Amino acid sequence: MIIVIEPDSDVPIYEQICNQIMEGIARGQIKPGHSLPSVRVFASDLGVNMHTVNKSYHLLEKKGIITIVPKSGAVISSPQDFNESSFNRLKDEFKPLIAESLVVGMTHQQIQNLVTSIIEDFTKNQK
Amino acid sequence: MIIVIEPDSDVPIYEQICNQIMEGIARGQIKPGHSLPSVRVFASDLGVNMHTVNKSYHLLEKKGIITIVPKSGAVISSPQDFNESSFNRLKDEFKPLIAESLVVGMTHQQIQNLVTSIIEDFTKNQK
DNA sequence: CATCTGTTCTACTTTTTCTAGAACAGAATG
DNA sequence: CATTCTGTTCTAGAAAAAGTAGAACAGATG
Repeated sequence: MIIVIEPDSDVPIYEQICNQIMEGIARGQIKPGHSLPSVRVFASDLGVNMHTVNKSYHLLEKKGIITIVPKSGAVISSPQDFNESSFNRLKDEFKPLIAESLVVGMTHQQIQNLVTSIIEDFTKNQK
Repeated sequence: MIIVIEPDSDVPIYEQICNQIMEGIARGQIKPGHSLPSVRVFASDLGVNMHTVNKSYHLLEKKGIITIVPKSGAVISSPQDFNESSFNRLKDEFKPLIAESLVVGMTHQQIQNLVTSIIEDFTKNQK
């Protein structure tokens, strides 16, 4: 899995790392049970600070996506069969995006098509 | 239309304003052609600084949602029949959210249902 | 035992966010 | 035409967030 950091992005580095790891899992490039690199090794690979990677890992843990074993490492969790708090958080994050889509003139169908195309992009070539 | 600012939110105030205006348009509470309050009046109503509201308005303008007439005011634009740059920006913003949804264990269908429920919430009671 | 791990701590820089006040010039209004 | 309102621009500062840096600790691992 290739992770690319854009230092000049308006998206914070720790979020970029978090997003790209989630994308890697969604694409099947990383699977539940697999371990993530240590914060030191990963930070060195990406050319960022250890604490920045650490922040990404804890964000992923908060989202319920990885489990951090203290003094050991980070492991990809199995998909939860519906965690309600995750669902509510996601709903709140989808809301402004969907409002913007509607306001910009997209129809319900066009939004659904966009969502489908993104999902299909993630799930094709599933490893 | 009622706008509520949560000062302790992790969402910046200028984004909260922007989001809630978009939601108001999506719900039909504000319509294309209508004017937004002046930055001074709005800021005073919300208890925030004029420059913060100004930043929200310029963000809305960048998104193509309002037109700012210099020295005059801000007017809700008509929905564009598909602005490609808006579409690409939205696609990039949907991506990490959908990745997270998949990783957390939602199915394609469940994601579509979530999107539909949000859209229906916006479009019901359309004024 | 030596190494690697996440954790915690302090410390500092940079950027972003938010507020504040002043001044300007065009638009709108009576 | 004069007053008021408008967004714009400028400087300025405070507060928070983001990122880097280095050190030290203790459990896990080999």
